[in-house]
Amino acid sequence: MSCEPEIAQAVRDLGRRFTIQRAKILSALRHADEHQSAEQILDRVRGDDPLADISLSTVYRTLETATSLQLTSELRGAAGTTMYEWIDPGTTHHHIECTACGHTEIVELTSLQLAEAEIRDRAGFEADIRHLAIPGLCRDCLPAGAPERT
Amino acid sequence: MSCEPEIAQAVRDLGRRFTIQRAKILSALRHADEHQSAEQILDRVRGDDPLADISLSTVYRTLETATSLQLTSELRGAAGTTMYEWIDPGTTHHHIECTACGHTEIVELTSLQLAEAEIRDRAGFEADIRHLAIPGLCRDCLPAGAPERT
DNA sequence: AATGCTGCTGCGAAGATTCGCAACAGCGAA
DNA sequence: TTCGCTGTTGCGAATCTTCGCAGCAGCATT
Repeated sequence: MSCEPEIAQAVRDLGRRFTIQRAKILSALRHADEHQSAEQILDRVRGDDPLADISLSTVYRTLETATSLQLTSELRGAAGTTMYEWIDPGTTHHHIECTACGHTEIVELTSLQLAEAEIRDRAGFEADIRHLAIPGLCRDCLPAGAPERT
Repeated sequence: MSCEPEIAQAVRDLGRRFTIQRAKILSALRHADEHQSAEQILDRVRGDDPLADISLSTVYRTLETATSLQLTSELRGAAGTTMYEWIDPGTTHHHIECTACGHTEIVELTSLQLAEAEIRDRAGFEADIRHLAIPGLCRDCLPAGAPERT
């Protein structure tokens, strides 16, 4: 729970109320070293403080809110489970996920900077491509004989 | 049902069995003029042929398969519903979705070509960014006073 | 410190999606 | 054309995620 103040600040800065539930949920996710599902986060919260009884709905809602505030990002895992991760401001990495086998890798793509600018120009959106999930086919799943279908 | 042969071909070419269910499901999606949810597709199938009784599970499984074969693409709608669309080979367009309000727009981004190459080089993945969904904040949802947090 | 407006939370229910299993049906081989 | 192997389908159950509502609790104001 060491970073509550920072989280509190971030949440409040963005015009939302800071609650104990949000503190615990976001703190748990922040200290996790990999993507977490809503359920896993709930387990972590309970592990830290067994008295804390937070509802799973609240976990989902908090993560939804935090994602819209760009404090966290969600990615849909291969199984039908949404995974969440804390975003360290200033960091960038991209997830490539094989649509065939579900294997994922993390890389940092510099060329996406351009896309961000292009989106701003064309649509007026402030795209958040710092943690984008990109579908594709991994080496192993590429159809052997038919490398393209354009 | 006019394009069954083509769909049959595509499915078989990719090493899967061609079934009546797949024909109807993919055909329904192909002829829809916008994104469809699994349920909407099922309705369409039943509309075309009330005798067809296809299970919703099959719709989901067919779309999962078709997506892994890059015949279709899925995008997670603002509500908790996954939407599917038919991919016309050779076409490209990108969805930008506001993580705050759910508003989406379609644009074609040329700069993503570079990303595709970069991904190939760095990870050996054959990324499919022809119909990528990109999260971001739309004009209306951009925090007024704090345009960046890098 | 007390008050009021609203955003949040918990709970249970509803909706969406995935899974497990037995029966069925493509499609290649005989 | 028949046979057999195995990928597919339907169905129901299990999971995951979202929703609606009434009560609670931030936080700005007094």
